[in-house]
Amino acid sequence: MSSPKSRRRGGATIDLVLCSARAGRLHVLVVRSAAGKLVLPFVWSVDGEALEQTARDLAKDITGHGIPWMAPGVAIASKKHPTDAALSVPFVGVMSATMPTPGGSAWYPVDALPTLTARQKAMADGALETLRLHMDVSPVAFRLLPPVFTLSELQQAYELLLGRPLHKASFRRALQAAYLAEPTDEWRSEGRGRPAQLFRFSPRKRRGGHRSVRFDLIGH
Amino acid sequence: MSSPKSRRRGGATIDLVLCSARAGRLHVLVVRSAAGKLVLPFVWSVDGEALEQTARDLAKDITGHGIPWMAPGVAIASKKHPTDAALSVPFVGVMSATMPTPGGSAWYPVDALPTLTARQKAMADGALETLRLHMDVSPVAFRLLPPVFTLSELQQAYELLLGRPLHKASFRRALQAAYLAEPTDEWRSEGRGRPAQLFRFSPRKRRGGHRSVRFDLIGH
DNA sequence: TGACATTAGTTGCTGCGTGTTACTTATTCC
DNA sequence: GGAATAAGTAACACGCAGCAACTAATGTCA
Repeated sequence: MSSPKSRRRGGATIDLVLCSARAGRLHVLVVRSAAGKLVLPFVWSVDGEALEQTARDLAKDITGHGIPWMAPGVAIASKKHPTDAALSVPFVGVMSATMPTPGGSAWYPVDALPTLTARQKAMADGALETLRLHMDVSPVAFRLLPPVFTLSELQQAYELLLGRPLHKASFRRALQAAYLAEPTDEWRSEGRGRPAQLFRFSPRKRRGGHRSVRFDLIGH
Repeated sequence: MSSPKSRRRGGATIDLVLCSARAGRLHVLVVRSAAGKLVLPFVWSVDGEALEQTARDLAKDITGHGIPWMAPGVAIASKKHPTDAALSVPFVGVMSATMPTPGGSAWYPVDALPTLTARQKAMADGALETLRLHMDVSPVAFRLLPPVFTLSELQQAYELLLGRPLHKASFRRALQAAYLAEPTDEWRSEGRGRPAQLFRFSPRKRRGGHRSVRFDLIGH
């Protein structure tokens, strides 16, 4: 928790944009500050300390168990922050939605956040882009899921990150070819429909790597 | 150039990692500070000012003409900075190596930099990763080149960013299919060998976008 | 109980993109 | 004129992606 109310103008904060996936939408964890306001978790940066480690400590502090993936976001100095800090460095983390929600906090859809200060809103809005930037390099989608998951859940996570629907058959074939997921013996019945087999993340082969150039840019 | 020698402990700097490609290697622009030391260009962050705009101003200040592409890097608070600033936010820019080198500065291969402070070294070392992160989304490789270039030069730029050789025929086919480059009437004779046709960046079709999932992650 | 809806998972076809190999074209150097 | 060098092209094979249609296993409801 930790948001010393001492105003240190000129200092910097480290803000945590903790994401999970619920019902196919990206959610962000919002906590209640000492002053009773809804805010993203944050701490003041301490001189000389590694920012990412501080962010991980904060995440552990809040969730109680650390988070499986995190990446630095885009620092921002404009707009208002709860602390009036001169500068804020966001860290974007992901975790499974199945973990218990920490006390005093709640998940909000990133496109339907409660009122935050402009700067925290901007950092939350930038989270999806940060995740997208990393997903081709890091198994972000897997980290949004619990250790054991169905292929439909995995596909939903990818669709969420990519922002577009994927083809079931193609998705599964490509996944199998990449040796990234390993089937377990368990099956889960989700209510209606056929039960789904459970998988676990297990990156086996490191295909030392030829992958063709990507000329189909997204942003111009 | 602007690096006020006033020490403001607790403040933040914006550091510029300006990159270009020379002889197939990534180079970084290093300037000479007022104190006569070799440093990356930097300025102090001003409260409330947009970081990226400040970085663009710095780039324009140094090159005299602005740069074609820039992206925020990973903020760092550990290690030593020339100013002893508490925190530094790098911005990674690219430009063509054919532009005149600004007075008082010089290009160094990123893997053979002169002695910098540990923090500036770390920021320079992180530049390539930042470029790689963005190259699937933004035409970074094109921005490393002058407005008019040969396909071999473009391929070299991609090879530099990807860190591996590409196939000539495949590269050209894929490029043509993406409608990203447009041939000009000019040809350039580079000395020995057949002259090469010159192309210009011209992203025509915005293929609104189906591109398959990337399961072949790089980092584990 | 049996038809229907729903979701998971698979298979075969087709076509495009990629890797590969080999070839042609245009220039400089000797 | 011939060798060397680099740009550019053509043809083929194969793998992978999109598509459609199918099977399998469960719940729902009349």
